[in-house]
Amino acid sequence: MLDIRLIREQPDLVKSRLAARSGEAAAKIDEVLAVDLERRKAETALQQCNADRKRLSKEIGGKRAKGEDTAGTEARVREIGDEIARLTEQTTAFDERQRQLLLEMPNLPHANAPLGTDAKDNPVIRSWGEKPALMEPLDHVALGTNLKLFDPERAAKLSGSGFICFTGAGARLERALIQFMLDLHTREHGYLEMSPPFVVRRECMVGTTQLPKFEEDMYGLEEQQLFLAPTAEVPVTNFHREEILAASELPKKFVAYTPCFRREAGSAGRETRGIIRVHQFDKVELVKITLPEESYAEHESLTANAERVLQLLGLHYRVIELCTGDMGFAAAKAYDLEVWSPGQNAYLEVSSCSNCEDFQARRMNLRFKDAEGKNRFCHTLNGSGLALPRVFAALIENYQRPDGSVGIPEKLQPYFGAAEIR
RNA sequence: GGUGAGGUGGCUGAGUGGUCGAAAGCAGCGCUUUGCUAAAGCGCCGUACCCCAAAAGGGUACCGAGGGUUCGAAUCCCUCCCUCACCGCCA
Repeated sequence: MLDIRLIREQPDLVKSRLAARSGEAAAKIDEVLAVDLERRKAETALQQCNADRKRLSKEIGGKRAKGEDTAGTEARVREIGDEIARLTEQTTAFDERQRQLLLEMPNLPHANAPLGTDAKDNPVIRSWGEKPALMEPLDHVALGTNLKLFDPERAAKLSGSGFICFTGAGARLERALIQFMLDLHTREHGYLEMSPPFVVRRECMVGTTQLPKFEEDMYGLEEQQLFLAPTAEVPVTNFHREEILAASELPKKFVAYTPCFRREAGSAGRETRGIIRVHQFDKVELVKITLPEESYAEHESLTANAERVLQLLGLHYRVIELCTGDMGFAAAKAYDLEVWSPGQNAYLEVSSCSNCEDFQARRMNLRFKDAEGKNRFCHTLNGSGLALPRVFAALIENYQRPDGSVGIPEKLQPYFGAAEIR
């Protein structure tokens, strides 16, 4: 959520930064300002009435103690009460309208974020490794089918299209990857492992910005008023919601494995081959809660931590920086990690590392006490470390052999328990 | 799922209709005393928002959340959430 004071004091700055993202949000700023003005007017009037009522009610108490008549004052307070009811309704309505507008307004891109309208404008920051030399590589669907690593048809029988069921060595590879990533981030990168609930309350989804704007992409449990988390970012970032942390305990670094549930409404037909886009997938997620001054340095290291997974697996990848038009709703700055897929002859996004600055923290009321004892909003960051099915797909495609078998990267072998799949 | 007891400031804990944003204690900060430490004494010590160009200052709200009763609610009533205890069921 954007700071209403910033909008009020520097509307042109806010508008121009939002415009770099999309015209739609920038156009709403004038409405926010108008509502804010009305809201404050109503609030000031309401407070004046409350002050009057408070004062007169005390007077009544004093007069009664002395046995004096209070009928006139009581009538007057009753009138004020009616006015208070009217003004309260008004204030609440403006409040809600303002909140609604602000909740649907995306974060301001960082001033240095590359300008652009969509993915084609995302600059490549660096790349690692090289494309493997493969003669007519099979894609992961063919490999997976041949080696019986997963079974989309039967998964559809269970849950519908867009679901996947890993089988045999495939299920084992999935598990090995999860454990490998968790061990790496906890033992070498200093993250605290979490195993959070997979279903969360609505407030959490609002806190990390999945709601209210993206409700059609979420799975909900209507009756219970709960949502299936679309990423561990939701339960883990919200872990400290409504808290005031000590500056000395920051940064907090969390890593969590969870399944992720996404309806992917509107993405039918795009990038949906095999296990590239499914309604339920596994992911190891990195989350940081930091001091504002340190969030950009922490963003770099978080990205490096995610990259390390691909390096240890020996998979060629590149890092791109998201341009203003392609960045996620909550992010001020974001890098994507894209792994090379020989089967699709394309790069696949396996991680998006975002610095949300105080955008989520405002919604969650997540603060820390600074050296002067003042409460300030924390910065929050998150990034996949990594998303499993696409790493799985890239791995078997990159390590396929002419005889149809698949090698296992050396670092993964202790987790997988074998050097190859055949 | 059932029954019972609770939810008050950083913590403990008083407060059952009016001068209560809230006693007291602890913790914290400042000062005094003291050879140092300890101890003692005194003072300060919640958050959010609004008014004000800003500062100074003033105001409103907040005692789990939301409604209601009342001139006036931490206090009375209703609904919900959460915690604890016991019973039942269960991986």
